[in-house]
Amino acid sequence: HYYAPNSNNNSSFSVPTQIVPHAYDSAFASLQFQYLWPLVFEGFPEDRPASASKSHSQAEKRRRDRINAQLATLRKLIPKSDKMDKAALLGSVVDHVKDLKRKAMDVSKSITIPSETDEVTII
Amino acid sequence: HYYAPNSNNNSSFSVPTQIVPHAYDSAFASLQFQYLWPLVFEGFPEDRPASASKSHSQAEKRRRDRINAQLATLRKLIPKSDKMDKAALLGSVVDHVKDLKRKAMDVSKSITIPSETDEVTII
DNA sequence: GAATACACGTGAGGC
DNA sequence: TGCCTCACGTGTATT
Repeated sequence: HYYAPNSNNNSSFSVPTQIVPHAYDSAFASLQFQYLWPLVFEGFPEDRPASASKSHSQAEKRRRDRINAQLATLRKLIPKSDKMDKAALLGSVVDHVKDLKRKAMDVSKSITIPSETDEVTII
Repeated sequence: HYYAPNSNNNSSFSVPTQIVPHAYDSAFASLQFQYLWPLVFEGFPEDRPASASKSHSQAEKRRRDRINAQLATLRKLIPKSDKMDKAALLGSVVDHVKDLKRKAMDVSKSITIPSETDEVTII
């Protein structure tokens, strides 16, 4: 007497997706868990075979959000990285890290080991 | 007369997973598509409802691999980033980009605009 | 044994 | 149209 134990097909109604193109996914997922699950399983607390599966998917969403948050802050640090996909963004990040690492090497060299151009000739 | 159109349950045999801890996933996936699909659908080319789904999952795997390849090269660039999960690694990358961007700012300043410490006092 | 992290296949939106 | 990218839920290994 519980509903659809291990099925994915609890996603069988429509949501206005055109309005908020990609925020739709998370909004729908939250809506799904907050409102649908308690209603479906109300009164049968011990008959929830996928109750662990609920927190599992929630934990997985938190993981995805942590990763995507870091990707978002990286997008702000890397110029022209808007409308790049994730792989291209990370490729740009690799280039910038390499480039900035090289520049950091230069500055530490010019500070710790003075070059010949730092000498002064007095006529 | 085709087998299991849209089911995930073509993963019902065991593979020695203990030996190669995490490379198991991709190895199994390749094995699944290269050998199982052609056998199951042999002789029924027009009766493959999930034939597009095969290339879909393959394309998705290529996408994941591209992202993970960039993450791997980032791991080599960031010190002590082994044993970090993806989110922590990206967090470290954010810090390094910020820090290196600051250092790059310093070097360009010290080159283009000489500071007072570059002056020479002759007694 | 619950929490955590990863790879996977799938549905859906945008060219 | 078909392909690409993304978010999602799930299976599974690790701890």
